[in-house]
Amino acid sequence: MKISAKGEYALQAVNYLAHKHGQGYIQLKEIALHERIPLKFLEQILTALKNSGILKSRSGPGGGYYLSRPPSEVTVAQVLQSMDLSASPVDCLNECNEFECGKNNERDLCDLRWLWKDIREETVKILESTTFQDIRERKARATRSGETTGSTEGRAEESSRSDKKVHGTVRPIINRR
Amino acid sequence: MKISAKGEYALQAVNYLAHKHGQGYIQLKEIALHERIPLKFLEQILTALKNSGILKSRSGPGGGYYLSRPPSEVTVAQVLQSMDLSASPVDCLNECNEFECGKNNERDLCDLRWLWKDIREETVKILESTTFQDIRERKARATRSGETTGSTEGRAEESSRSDKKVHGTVRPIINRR
DNA sequence: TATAATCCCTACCATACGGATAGGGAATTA
DNA sequence: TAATTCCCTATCCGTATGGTAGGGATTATA
Repeated sequence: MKISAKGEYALQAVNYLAHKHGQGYIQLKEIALHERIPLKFLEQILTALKNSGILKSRSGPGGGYYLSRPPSEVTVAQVLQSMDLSASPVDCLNECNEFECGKNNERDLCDLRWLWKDIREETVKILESTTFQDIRERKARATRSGETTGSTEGRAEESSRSDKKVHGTVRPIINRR
Repeated sequence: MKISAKGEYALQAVNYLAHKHGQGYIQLKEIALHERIPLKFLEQILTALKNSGILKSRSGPGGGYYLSRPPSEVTVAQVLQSMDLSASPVDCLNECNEFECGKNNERDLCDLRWLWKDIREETVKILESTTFQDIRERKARATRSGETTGSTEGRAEESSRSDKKVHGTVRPIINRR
């Protein structure tokens, strides 16, 4: 019951762009470095986000990407949908497979169907109602109150150095596995 | 964001056993056939369920499995937990990985942490509050009102023949993929 | 118009993991 | 002793996911 790397990367990227909203074109490279996402992989992701209208882009020197709408109008759900990620825990809930599912009435499979439906409903509700503005605000609130984000407090804050090139040498981009 | 076959199978099996609760030992074979789950795969699953105390079993002729508690005391969450399936959409929420996560404060990863937490919370709430008794009741209610289960009504009911051997010949067990 | 800097496209590679199989061992009954 | 069941552990296998590679468009700028 995990979200894919692709999904997470997409959200990170959009989140980054949300922070930089209004500051013109942001380059692929910058995002990849800051968020530590493999460059070429991120490239594909941004293309998808662009095709679905969440981002806009321009080639050439000084080119890059930017959020096509203000952060308050971009939801987490929209981003995940652009990546073709379904929030449904089970295939037969995705409309196109509903008929298939019908064949399984004899088994106890469908006994559980409403359960998955409930779960999906709740999940979608959260994903759709969360904008990147919300994420930003929530972060601000958390940092102000000295937390780590989320509810795990008291973590040793051993590093606040940024990723942006510490003269020349750049931290290598680390893979997920 | 899918539940695994293992998880689904486990739930089907337990659901089946819930229906047969109080009827003594039910054989692996019977469950596998009725639910169309690959026999040897199911065997592993039942072993896990047994080790976690949800099922009890006995070898030998007339042996089999049975639910060790009444259906009203077995939750969906318990079954999934026995299979080591986490309801968390993201690794860093599983306590053992929390520290790892702490290292990522610089990235925007953790900005999203509370979101995953909320989703997990909601999911868990549903999973924990649903017992196999509930599932049974809900099914009864659904069939009584002529539905297919879930909310997809009007599906052509082209087959009500059972899986239990129609003289000798047994339907082949179909794989998931 | 040349050149460099970016994004764009499409094909490909690698492998971890989930799903499934196989087979012999240990209980239990008769 | 033999049949029937569950128990254990090792292994296979396909594929979806994560990641690479590289040439082609586009745009800026000099």
